[in-house]
Amino acid sequence: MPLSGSASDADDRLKLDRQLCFPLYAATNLLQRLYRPLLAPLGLTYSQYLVMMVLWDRKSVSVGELQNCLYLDVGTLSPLLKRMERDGLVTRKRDPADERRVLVNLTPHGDKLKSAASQVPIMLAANFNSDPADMQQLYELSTTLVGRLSDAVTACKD
Amino acid sequence: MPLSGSASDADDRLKLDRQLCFPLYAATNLLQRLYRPLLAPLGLTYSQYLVMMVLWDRKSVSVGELQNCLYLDVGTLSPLLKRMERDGLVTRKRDPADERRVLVNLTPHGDKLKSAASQVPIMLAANFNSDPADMQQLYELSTTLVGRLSDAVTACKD
DNA sequence: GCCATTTATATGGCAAGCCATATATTCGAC
DNA sequence: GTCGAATATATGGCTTGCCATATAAATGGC
Repeated sequence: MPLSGSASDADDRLKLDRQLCFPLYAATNLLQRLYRPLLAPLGLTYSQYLVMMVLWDRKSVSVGELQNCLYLDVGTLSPLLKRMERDGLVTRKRDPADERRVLVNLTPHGDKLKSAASQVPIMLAANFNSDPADMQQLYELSTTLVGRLSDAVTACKD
Repeated sequence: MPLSGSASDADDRLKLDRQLCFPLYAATNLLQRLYRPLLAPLGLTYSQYLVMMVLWDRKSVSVGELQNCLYLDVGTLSPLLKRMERDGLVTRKRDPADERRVLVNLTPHGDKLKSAASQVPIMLAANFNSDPADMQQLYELSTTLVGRLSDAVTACKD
Protein backbone atom coordinates (compact mmCIF):
# COMPACT_ATOMS: atom_id res chain seq x y z
CA MET A 1 0.00 0.00 0.00
CA PRO A 2 1.25 3.49 -0.81
CA LEU A 3 2.09 5.64 2.16
CA SER A 4 0.40 8.82 1.06
CA GLY A 5 -2.55 8.77 -1.27
CA SER A 6 -3.68 5.73 -3.19
CA ALA A 7 -2.75 4.93 -6.76
CA SER A 8 -6.29 5.74 -7.77
CA ASP A 9 -5.95 9.22 -6.27
CA ALA A 10 -2.96 9.86 -8.48
CA ASP A 11 -4.82 8.35 -11.41
CA ASP A 12 -7.81 10.54 -10.74
CA ARG A 13 -5.83 13.72 -10.57
CA LEU A 14 -4.44 13.02 -14.03
CA LYS A 15 -7.81 12.49 -15.68
CA LEU A 16 -8.57 15.18 -18.22
CA ASP A 17 -12.09 15.50 -16.91
CA ARG A 18 -10.90 16.20 -13.38
CA GLN A 19 -8.77 19.18 -14.28
CA LEU A 20 -10.17 22.67 -14.02
CA CYS A 21 -7.51 24.10 -16.27
CA PHE A 22 -8.48 22.02 -19.24
CA PRO A 23 -11.99 23.39 -19.91
CA LEU A 24 -10.60 26.91 -19.54
CA TYR A 25 -7.90 26.09 -22.07
CA ALA A 26 -10.34 24.44 -24.46
CA ALA A 27 -12.89 27.24 -24.14
CA THR A 28 -10.23 29.84 -24.88
CA ASN A 29 -9.07 28.02 -28.01
CA LEU A 30 -12.61 27.46 -29.24
CA LEU A 31 -13.57 31.07 -28.57
CA GLN A 32 -10.65 32.33 -30.60
CA ARG A 33 -11.72 30.03 -33.41
CA LEU A 34 -15.18 31.60 -33.33
CA TYR A 35 -13.80 35.12 -33.13
CA ARG A 36 -11.46 34.69 -36.06
CA PRO A 37 -14.01 34.88 -38.90
CA LEU A 38 -15.71 37.82 -37.19
CA LEU A 39 -12.52 39.79 -36.68
CA ALA A 40 -10.77 38.93 -39.96
CA PRO A 41 -12.96 41.34 -41.99
CA LEU A 42 -11.78 44.11 -39.67
CA GLY A 43 -8.16 43.03 -40.14
CA LEU A 44 -7.83 42.10 -36.47
CA THR A 45 -6.73 39.03 -34.57
CA TYR A 46 -8.17 38.34 -31.15
CA SER A 47 -5.24 39.75 -29.22
CA GLN A 48 -5.14 42.79 -31.48
CA TYR A 49 -8.84 43.21 -30.74
CA LEU A 50 -8.02 43.23 -27.02
CA VAL A 51 -5.41 45.95 -27.53
CA MET A 52 -7.91 47.94 -29.58
CA MET A 53 -10.49 47.70 -26.81
CA VAL A 54 -8.06 49.26 -24.39
CA LEU A 55 -7.25 52.01 -26.88
CA TRP A 56 -10.87 52.73 -27.83
CA ASP A 57 -11.43 53.30 -24.14
CA ARG A 58 -8.28 55.12 -23.09
CA LYS A 59 -6.95 56.78 -26.26
CA SER A 60 -3.29 56.45 -25.29
CA VAL A 61 -1.45 53.77 -23.34
CA SER A 62 2.13 52.71 -22.77
CA VAL A 63 3.34 49.20 -23.46
CA GLY A 64 3.65 48.62 -19.73
CA GLU A 65 0.05 49.63 -19.12
CA LEU A 66 -1.05 47.17 -21.78
CA GLN A 67 0.95 44.50 -20.00
CA ASN A 68 -0.99 45.16 -16.82
CA CYS A 69 -4.35 45.34 -18.55
CA LEU A 70 -3.94 42.22 -20.65
CA TYR A 71 -1.69 40.06 -18.44
CA LEU A 72 0.67 39.53 -21.36
CA ASP A 73 4.45 39.42 -21.53
CA VAL A 74 6.37 42.30 -23.13
CA GLY A 75 7.86 39.77 -25.47
CA THR A 76 4.36 39.16 -26.74
CA LEU A 77 3.23 42.77 -26.89
CA SER A 78 6.27 44.28 -28.55
CA PRO A 79 6.02 42.38 -31.84
CA LEU A 80 2.22 42.47 -31.66
CA LEU A 81 2.22 46.27 -31.56
CA LYS A 82 4.82 46.38 -34.30
CA ARG A 83 2.50 44.40 -36.58
CA MET A 84 -0.40 46.63 -35.61
CA GLU A 85 1.65 49.67 -36.54
CA ARG A 86 2.65 48.04 -39.83
CA ASP A 87 -1.04 47.42 -40.54
CA GLY A 88 -1.99 51.03 -39.87
CA LEU A 89 -3.99 50.40 -36.72
CA VAL A 90 -1.83 52.25 -34.19
CA THR A 91 1.14 54.55 -33.89
CA ARG A 92 4.02 54.06 -31.47
CA LYS A 93 6.27 56.79 -30.22
CA ARG A 94 8.61 57.31 -27.30
CA ASP A 95 7.21 59.32 -24.41
CA PRO A 96 9.06 62.68 -24.42
CA ALA A 97 8.68 62.82 -20.63
CA ASP A 98 10.34 59.43 -20.21
CA GLU A 99 12.19 58.15 -23.21
CA ARG A 100 12.09 54.58 -21.92
CA ARG A 101 8.34 54.41 -22.38
CA VAL A 102 6.55 53.88 -25.69
CA LEU A 103 3.11 55.40 -26.11
CA VAL A 104 0.60 53.64 -28.31
CA ASN A 105 -2.16 55.62 -30.00
CA LEU A 106 -4.91 54.89 -32.47
CA THR A 107 -4.60 55.92 -36.07
CA PRO A 108 -7.73 57.46 -37.64
CA HIS A 109 -8.30 54.09 -39.31
CA GLY A 110 -8.01 52.27 -36.00
CA ASP A 111 -10.44 54.69 -34.42
CA LYS A 112 -12.92 54.20 -37.23
CA LEU A 113 -12.98 50.43 -36.67
CA LYS A 114 -14.70 50.92 -33.36
CA SER A 115 -18.23 51.11 -34.70
CA ALA A 116 -17.89 47.96 -36.79
CA ALA A 117 -16.26 46.19 -33.84
CA SER A 118 -19.18 46.99 -31.59
CA GLN A 119 -21.19 44.41 -33.51
CA VAL A 120 -18.68 41.64 -32.93
CA PRO A 121 -19.79 40.67 -29.41
CA ILE A 122 -23.36 40.43 -30.64
CA MET A 123 -22.43 38.30 -33.63
CA LEU A 124 -20.33 36.04 -31.45
CA ALA A 125 -23.11 35.49 -28.94
CA ALA A 126 -25.44 34.58 -31.80
CA ASN A 127 -23.18 31.63 -32.57
CA PHE A 128 -24.10 29.66 -29.50
CA ASN A 129 -26.85 29.70 -26.93
CA SER A 130 -25.87 30.22 -23.34
CA ASP A 131 -27.72 31.02 -20.18
CA PRO A 132 -26.98 34.69 -19.34
CA ALA A 133 -26.99 33.96 -15.62
CA ASP A 134 -24.46 31.17 -16.09
CA MET A 135 -22.30 33.45 -18.22
CA GLN A 136 -22.44 36.13 -15.56
CA GLN A 137 -21.38 33.58 -12.93
CA LEU A 138 -18.62 32.30 -15.16
CA TYR A 139 -17.43 35.84 -15.71
CA GLU A 140 -17.25 36.56 -11.99
CA LEU A 141 -15.55 33.31 -11.06
CA SER A 142 -12.98 33.54 -13.81
CA THR A 143 -12.26 37.18 -13.05
CA THR A 144 -11.59 36.29 -9.43
CA LEU A 145 -9.34 33.47 -10.58
CA VAL A 146 -7.38 35.81 -12.85
CA GLY A 147 -6.68 38.02 -9.85
CA ARG A 148 -5.31 35.14 -7.83
CA LEU A 149 -3.30 33.74 -10.73
CA SER A 150 -1.84 37.14 -11.46
CA ASP A 151 -0.73 37.44 -7.84
CA ALA A 152 0.75 33.94 -7.99
CA VAL A 153 2.70 34.72 -11.15
CA THR A 154 4.16 37.93 -9.78
CA ALA A 155 4.96 36.16 -6.50
CA CYS A 156 6.96 33.59 -8.46
CA LYS A 157 9.06 36.31 -10.04
CA ASP A 158 10.40 37.49 -6.67
CA MET B 1 -19.03 38.11 -25.67
CA PRO B 2 -21.45 40.55 -24.10
CA LEU B 3 -22.67 39.82 -20.63
CA SER B 4 -25.97 41.57 -21.07
CA GLY B 5 -27.44 42.55 -24.37
CA SER B 6 -30.15 44.88 -23.23
CA ALA B 7 -28.89 48.02 -21.55
CA SER B 8 -25.37 48.28 -22.98
CA ASP B 9 -24.54 50.55 -25.85
CA ALA B 10 -21.70 50.00 -28.26
CA ASP B 11 -19.18 51.58 -25.91
CA ASP B 12 -20.08 49.30 -23.06
CA ARG B 13 -19.88 46.15 -25.13
CA LEU B 14 -16.32 47.01 -26.06
CA LYS B 15 -15.10 47.48 -22.51
CA LEU B 16 -12.57 44.85 -21.54
CA ASP B 17 -14.26 44.36 -18.20
CA ARG B 18 -17.60 43.55 -19.81
CA GLN B 19 -16.30 40.69 -21.90
CA LEU B 20 -16.52 37.15 -20.62
CA CYS B 21 -13.95 35.90 -23.09
CA PHE B 22 -11.21 38.05 -21.69
CA PRO B 23 -10.90 36.57 -18.18
CA LEU B 24 -10.96 33.11 -19.72
CA TYR B 25 -8.18 34.12 -22.08
CA ALA B 26 -6.15 35.76 -19.31
CA ALA B 27 -6.67 32.84 -16.91
CA THR B 28 -5.51 30.37 -19.56
CA ASN B 29 -2.35 32.34 -20.26
CA LEU B 30 -1.56 32.80 -16.59
CA LEU B 31 -2.20 29.13 -15.85
CA GLN B 32 0.21 28.07 -18.56
CA ARG B 33 2.79 30.41 -17.07
CA LEU B 34 2.36 28.70 -13.70
CA TYR B 35 2.44 25.23 -15.22
CA ARG B 36 5.62 25.85 -17.17
CA PRO B 37 8.13 25.64 -14.30
CA LEU B 38 6.34 22.58 -12.93
CA LEU B 39 6.29 20.73 -16.24
CA ALA B 40 9.71 21.77 -17.55
CA PRO B 41 11.54 19.33 -15.22
CA LEU B 42 9.48 16.54 -16.79
CA GLY B 43 10.35 17.77 -20.26
CA LEU B 44 6.73 18.60 -21.00
CA THR B 45 4.85 21.65 -22.21
CA TYR B 46 1.25 22.17 -21.16
CA SER B 47 -0.26 20.82 -24.35
CA GLN B 48 2.10 17.86 -24.29
CA TYR B 49 0.95 17.26 -20.72
CA LEU B 50 -2.63 17.14 -21.98
CA VAL B 51 -1.72 14.58 -24.62
CA MET B 52 0.10 12.54 -21.97
CA MET B 53 -2.97 12.56 -19.73
CA VAL B 54 -5.02 11.04 -22.50
CA LEU B 55 -2.35 8.41 -23.09
CA TRP B 56 -1.82 7.55 -19.44
CA ASP B 57 -5.52 6.84 -19.34
CA ARG B 58 -6.11 5.15 -22.67
CA LYS B 59 -2.75 3.63 -23.68
CA SER B 60 -3.30 4.10 -27.41
CA VAL B 61 -5.11 6.79 -29.36
CA SER B 62 -5.28 7.98 -32.92
CA VAL B 63 -4.58 11.57 -33.90
CA GLY B 64 -8.26 12.04 -34.66
CA GLU B 65 -9.27 10.85 -31.20
CA LEU B 66 -6.85 13.34 -29.69
CA GLN B 67 -8.49 16.03 -31.78
CA ASN B 68 -11.84 15.19 -30.26
CA CYS B 69 -10.53 14.92 -26.71
CA LEU B 70 -8.51 18.13 -26.75
CA TYR B 71 -10.52 20.28 -29.16
CA LEU B 72 -7.38 21.02 -31.14
CA ASP B 73 -6.75 21.32 -34.86
CA VAL B 74 -4.84 18.58 -36.69
CA GLY B 75 -2.44 21.26 -37.79
CA THR B 76 -1.61 21.75 -34.13
CA LEU B 77 -1.46 18.10 -33.14
CA SER B 78 0.61 16.79 -36.03
CA PRO B 79 3.76 18.79 -35.30
CA LEU B 80 3.13 18.52 -31.55
CA LEU B 81 3.19 14.73 -31.71
CA LYS B 82 6.22 14.83 -33.95
CA ARG B 83 8.13 16.79 -31.30
CA MET B 84 6.91 14.39 -28.63
CA GLU B 85 8.20 11.47 -30.68
CA ARG B 86 11.52 13.24 -31.23
CA ASP B 87 11.77 13.73 -27.44
CA GLY B 88 11.12 10.06 -26.72
CA LEU B 89 7.72 10.50 -25.10
CA VAL B 90 5.55 8.67 -27.62
CA THR B 91 5.69 6.48 -30.69
CA ARG B 92 3.62 7.03 -33.83
CA LYS B 93 2.75 4.37 -36.34
CA ARG B 94 0.15 3.84 -39.03
CA ASP B 95 -2.79 1.68 -38.06
CA PRO B 96 -2.46 -1.59 -40.02
CA ALA B 97 -6.24 -1.86 -40.12
CA ASP B 98 -6.59 1.58 -41.69
CA GLU B 99 -3.44 3.04 -43.11
CA ARG B 100 -4.84 6.56 -43.02
CA ARG B 101 -4.86 6.55 -39.25
CA VAL B 102 -1.82 7.12 -37.04
CA LEU B 103 -1.76 5.47 -33.63
CA VAL B 104 0.06 7.19 -30.80
CA ASN B 105 1.48 5.13 -27.92
CA LEU B 106 3.58 5.83 -24.87
CA THR B 107 7.24 4.93 -24.77
CA PRO B 108 8.46 3.31 -21.54
CA HIS B 109 9.92 6.69 -20.63
CA GLY B 110 6.60 8.41 -21.26
CA ASP B 111 4.84 5.85 -19.14
CA LYS B 112 7.31 6.32 -16.30
CA LEU B 113 6.61 10.07 -16.18
CA LYS B 114 3.12 9.40 -14.88
CA SER B 115 4.04 9.11 -11.22
CA ALA B 116 6.03 12.35 -11.20
CA ALA B 117 3.24 14.09 -13.11
CA SER B 118 0.68 13.08 -10.52
CA GLN B 119 2.24 15.64 -8.18
CA VAL B 120 1.86 18.49 -10.65
CA PRO B 121 -1.81 19.31 -9.95
CA ILE B 122 -1.02 19.44 -6.24
CA MET B 123 1.99 21.70 -6.72
CA LEU B 124 0.00 23.96 -9.00
CA ALA B 125 -2.84 24.33 -6.52
CA ALA B 126 -0.31 25.24 -3.84
CA ASN B 127 0.63 28.29 -5.88
CA PHE B 128 -2.61 30.14 -5.29
CA ASN B 129 -5.44 29.93 -2.84
CA SER B 130 -8.87 29.33 -4.25
CA ASP B 131 -12.18 28.32 -2.79
CA PRO B 132 -12.76 24.67 -3.77
CA ALA B 133 -16.49 25.26 -4.16
CA ASP B 134 -15.83 28.17 -6.54
CA MET B 135 -13.38 26.07 -8.50
CA GLN B 136 -15.93 23.28 -8.78
CA GLN B 137 -18.51 25.77 -10.04
CA LEU B 138 -16.04 27.24 -12.47
CA TYR B 139 -15.21 23.77 -13.71
CA GLU B 140 -18.85 22.93 -14.35
CA LEU B 141 -19.72 26.20 -16.02
CA SER B 142 -16.67 26.18 -18.26
CA THR B 143 -17.22 22.55 -19.20
CA THR B 144 -20.76 23.35 -20.26
CA LEU B 145 -19.47 26.29 -22.26
CA VAL B 146 -16.90 24.11 -24.02
CA GLY B 147 -19.70 21.82 -25.14
CA ARG B 148 -21.65 24.70 -26.64
CA LEU B 149 -18.60 26.25 -28.25
CA SER B 150 -17.57 22.95 -29.73
CA ASP B 151 -21.02 22.57 -31.26
CA ALA B 152 -20.84 26.11 -32.60
CA VAL B 153 -17.44 25.53 -34.18
CA THR B 154 -18.52 22.34 -35.92
CA ALA B 155 -21.74 24.04 -37.03
CA CYS B 156 -19.64 26.77 -38.67
CA LYS B 157 -17.73 24.19 -40.68
CA ASP B 158 -20.85 22.96 -42.47
C1' DG C 1 28.15 65.04 -11.19
C1' DC C 2 29.22 59.67 -11.34
C1' DC C 3 28.26 54.92 -11.20
C1' DA C 4 25.43 50.97 -9.88
C1' DT C 5 20.71 49.75 -9.89
C1' DT C 6 16.32 49.73 -11.40
C1' DT C 7 12.82 50.36 -15.03
C1' DA C 8 10.86 50.09 -19.88
C1' DT C 9 11.06 48.14 -24.11
C1' DA C 10 13.14 45.15 -27.82
C1' DT C 11 15.02 40.83 -29.84
C1' DG C 12 15.85 35.84 -30.70
C1' DG C 13 14.56 31.21 -30.15
C1' DC C 14 11.20 27.93 -29.49
C1' DA C 15 6.46 25.74 -29.02
C1' DA C 16 1.63 26.36 -29.92
C1' DG C 17 -2.47 27.26 -32.63
C1' DC C 18 -5.09 28.15 -36.71
C1' DC C 19 -6.27 28.00 -41.71
C1' DA C 20 -5.64 26.57 -46.45
C1' DT C 21 -3.89 23.29 -49.04
C1' DA C 22 -1.85 18.73 -50.25
C1' DT C 23 -1.45 13.66 -50.07
C1' DA C 24 -2.76 9.10 -49.14
C1' DT C 25 -6.12 5.72 -47.98
C1' DT C 26 -10.78 4.00 -47.77
C1' DC C 27 -15.57 3.92 -49.11
C1' DG C 28 -19.53 3.96 -52.36
C1' DA C 29 -22.05 4.20 -56.52
C1' DC C 30 -22.21 2.11 -60.57
C1' DG D 1 -13.41 -3.56 -60.49
C1' DT D 2 -13.24 1.75 -61.34
C1' DC D 3 -13.60 6.36 -60.45
C1' DG D 4 -15.07 10.07 -57.69
C1' DA D 5 -16.18 11.43 -52.88
C1' DA D 6 -15.13 11.23 -48.20
C1' DT D 7 -11.77 10.52 -44.41
C1' DA D 8 -7.21 10.90 -41.87
C1' DT D 9 -3.10 13.01 -41.48
C1' DA D 10 0.74 16.23 -42.98
C1' DT D 11 2.77 20.67 -44.44
C1' DG D 12 3.50 25.75 -45.01
C1' DG D 13 2.63 30.32 -43.63
C1' DC D 14 1.19 33.30 -40.33
C1' DT D 15 0.31 35.15 -35.42
C1' DT D 16 0.66 34.34 -30.54
C1' DG D 17 2.99 33.53 -26.23
C1' DC D 18 6.75 32.70 -23.24
C1' DC D 19 11.54 33.01 -21.46
C1' DA D 20 16.27 34.66 -21.49
C1' DT D 21 18.91 38.10 -22.77
C1' DA D 22 20.12 42.79 -24.46
C1' DT D 23 19.83 47.82 -24.71
C1' DA D 24 18.57 52.33 -23.39
C1' DA D 25 16.87 55.65 -20.18
C1' DA D 26 15.92 57.21 -15.49
C1' DT D 27 16.94 56.95 -10.49
C1' DG D 28 19.53 56.95 -6.13
C1' DG D 29 23.55 56.98 -3.14
C1' DC D 30 27.67 59.13 -2.50
